[in-house]
Amino acid sequence: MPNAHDVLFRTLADPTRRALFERLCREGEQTVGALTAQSGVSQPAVSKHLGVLRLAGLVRDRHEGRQTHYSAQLGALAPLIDWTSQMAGFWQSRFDDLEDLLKRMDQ
Amino acid sequence: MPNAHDVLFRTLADPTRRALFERLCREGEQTVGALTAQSGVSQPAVSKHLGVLRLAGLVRDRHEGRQTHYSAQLGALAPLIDWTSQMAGFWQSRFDDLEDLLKRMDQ
DNA sequence: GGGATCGATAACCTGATGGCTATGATTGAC
DNA sequence: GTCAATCATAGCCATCAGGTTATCGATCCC
Repeated sequence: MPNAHDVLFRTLADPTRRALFERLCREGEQTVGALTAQSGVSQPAVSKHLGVLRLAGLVRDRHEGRQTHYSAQLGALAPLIDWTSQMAGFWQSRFDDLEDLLKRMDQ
Repeated sequence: MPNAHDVLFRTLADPTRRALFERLCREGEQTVGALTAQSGVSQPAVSKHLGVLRLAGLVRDRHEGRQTHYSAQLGALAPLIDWTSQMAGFWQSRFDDLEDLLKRMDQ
């Protein structure tokens, strides 16, 4: 059972897919057609990528007639930010431990 | 030509590999043997993962006799942090644009 | 209704990747 | 020198992921 970090990292690991997400972040809501036009891959490929992004919670879709509009859900990046600061935190606390050790050695 | 973001995301996308990195962040420098013991995969698999992490700049290796000690290089996470805040920035500026628009409509 | 457009799904193919076992290269112990 | 230990590399295999074309469902236009 993959956790939230797994899903996020794996989803963002593909360049094409990440480019789609970046574009939605930069330019806001876009239709599948608009996204396809600039993606360099076929429309079904884009649809599949958007599906993966949606499952990861990174985008929302909104249906309007024949068109589907996708938009980025920035909040979904939270676990990624958490993970990063957690890693930094571990690092820091190990550094603190070292500092403590050195202090005690100093006495 | 994959950029820094590509390499980082793809490297951290694999759960086994990310677990190795997390462990090095938490517990500091470790030998390949120690890492293998807790990884659930074979020693060659661990070595391969460590090689990938090293190519991504996420770990350093230090040779000491027969043993190889690996340690996390937290600085390598910088592009990931940059990317995340860039996405947040795009989001924010689009929000600002919207605010501007609403303000101008208000006049 | 009939045809065109838009997007999702199906079916398939291929390359990349992560795992394994086997072995090689170095170093340490005796 | 010999054997054991540690890690890296080689070679192989199975799975998966991303791409394609073909097609379907739904909507719009006439």
